[in-house]
Amino acid sequence: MDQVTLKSLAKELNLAISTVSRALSDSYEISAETKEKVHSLAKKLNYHPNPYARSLRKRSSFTIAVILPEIANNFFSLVINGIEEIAQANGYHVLIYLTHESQEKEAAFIRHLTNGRVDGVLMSLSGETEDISHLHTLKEYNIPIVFFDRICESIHTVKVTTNDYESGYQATQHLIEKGCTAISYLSSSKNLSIDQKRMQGYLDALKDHDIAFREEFIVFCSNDAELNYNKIKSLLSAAEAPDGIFASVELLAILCYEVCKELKIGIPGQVKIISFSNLRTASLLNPSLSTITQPAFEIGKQAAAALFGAFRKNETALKDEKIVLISELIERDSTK
Amino acid sequence: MDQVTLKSLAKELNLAISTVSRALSDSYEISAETKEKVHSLAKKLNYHPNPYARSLRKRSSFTIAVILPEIANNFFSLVINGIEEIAQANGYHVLIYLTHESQEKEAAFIRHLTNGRVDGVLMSLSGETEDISHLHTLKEYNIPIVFFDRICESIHTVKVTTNDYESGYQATQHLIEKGCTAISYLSSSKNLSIDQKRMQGYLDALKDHDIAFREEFIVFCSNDAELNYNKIKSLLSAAEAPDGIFASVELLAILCYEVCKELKIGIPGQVKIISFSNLRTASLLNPSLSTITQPAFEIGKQAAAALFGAFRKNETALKDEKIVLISELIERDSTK
DNA sequence: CTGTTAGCGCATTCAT
DNA sequence: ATGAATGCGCTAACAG
Repeated sequence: MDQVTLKSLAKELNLAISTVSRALSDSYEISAETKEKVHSLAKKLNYHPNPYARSLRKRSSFTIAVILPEIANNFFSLVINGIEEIAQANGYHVLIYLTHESQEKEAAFIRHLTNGRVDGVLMSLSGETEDISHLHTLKEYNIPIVFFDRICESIHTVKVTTNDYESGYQATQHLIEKGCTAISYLSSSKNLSIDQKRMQGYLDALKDHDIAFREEFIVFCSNDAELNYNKIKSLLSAAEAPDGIFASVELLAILCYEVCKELKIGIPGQVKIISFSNLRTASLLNPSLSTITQPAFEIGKQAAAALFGAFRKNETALKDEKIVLISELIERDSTK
Repeated sequence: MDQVTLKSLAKELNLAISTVSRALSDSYEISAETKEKVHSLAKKLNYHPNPYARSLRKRSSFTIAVILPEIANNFFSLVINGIEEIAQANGYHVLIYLTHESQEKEAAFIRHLTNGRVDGVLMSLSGETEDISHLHTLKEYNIPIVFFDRICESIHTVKVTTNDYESGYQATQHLIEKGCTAISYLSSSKNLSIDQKRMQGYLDALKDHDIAFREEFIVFCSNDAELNYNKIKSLLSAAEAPDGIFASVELLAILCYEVCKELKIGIPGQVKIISFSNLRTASLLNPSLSTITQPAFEIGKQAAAALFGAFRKNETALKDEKIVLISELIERDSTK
């Protein structure tokens, strides 16, 4: 089928292209009669303006990019869900880019997006990212960015997070209340500020409850699953093994279960585990796992809303603001 | 920062725009020396061609759309993961659209995408979809479409599915082998061919094992969670309740767990459940749930590969082909 | 109220 | 091997 364009509509109606264009955008300077004729023909021929011509002309793409480490993870899926909902409501399109925790990919995406493909970026940092120079280039090109969850503290813009310090404190306290006295923290990435905050909450909770901190109980994990597995294994098979584990991400909790199974360590009993996790499938979960659950859907919506707010106000640089949502501790201790 | 364009590069180098354009696309008719000069300046100024101008001119967007019912679900997340990987490797961009099972939204997306925004579409049908006229319009506009999982049988194109009939048969047989004699099937949507196949497998397994089929044991669920909950509740609280349940989607299995909890029916024991599910977090799962797990990542990759294959061959209509991948039955029966 | 013209950034045809 | 000119489809400034 031949593309129906303004030109073809204009020809059919014996009008100028600009008249048709204005009629379709409901300009006040076009007669009701002409508008009606144009609209009805456009509808009849199923006219849809070419988005690329429009974007080229308007210097605005009505598209946003979401850059995130991974998607096979309920937290990020729910975030996307929230983003997509707000984008749809605003008539925007959503491009997805996955970094798989690679700083290199993250930088490549960002650099690529300076070409005008998107009007704004929503992003959660890769765990590998240490050098953030690529993030500054976005500013140079006047492309607003909003961070969510794995935020970049040093960039001045809107950041949507949760109360990670408090959650870390609560999670640790939860284990203490359950009788744990040797509590380990599994860090997902040294670089991420959210991880540092969770860990600080852990440390302070230990201190406030007069539990001695042991350095070997903090395990710094990375993107290498096998390495993580081995680290956790040596943690749990040590002479002085922990009786409680606080995992900063779900994936590490899963590894714990697997290691425990291999070492024939019981859960619950010898080891209690609490983890950040956003599996909505609470009832499908292993009943021994307590979780800190983040309001992921809401995070996505708020992050997107911040971006669209900036678009409406024609702001290219967002103000430096932190939006902090509250996570929920869900206890699923089967021993009670 | 000012946008760097072919024009600005040309000016700086005292060359014509067309020369710069050709140099950058490595045309044979440009001298090595000029190419070198152009490339180095382009790199220095971080030149990226404007994608919209390029798309307008080339009549091709280097973008694909993924339309699916939802994303907060491990199956679809993994599929997207696979799609994104292949798209990235081919230099394509991925737009995401969520229908939330609404036929109306699905049709609106499709109709919108006839404007040239994307070069192709990857899609999994909404459960509500009965009228498929909107799918035909894509053909009229020469936009190739590939279906995955929830495929549309009557459209001639590539469809990537799993062996749903066999899986349904195996799942039912699994319950029979575990001693169940009154087995219920929870259908997620009457309209979806994959659901019909899973059900047919269920029916044939019952027949082959001489188990009488009871109409009230087939529960047709929909997108209304509360309604589903009530249907499952009345199923399980009936005088003749099933002792085994085969859920066609994970969400319905979750509902079963919740209903069982409310009715104080034990799992495993009084009721055994098996469900299609793609939670990779096997070890976090309730140890009583056996699952049929689909190769979701692979499905995404194959679907995307089919589309890019068509692009390379400049085919607008894909051949009518069915790619069938194999699901895996994972037994997690804690009673053993 | 409507038409004419220009130009967004790029690729491409035609000329040299 | 390079330059000039055209047009993709659209919006917007200017003209009447």
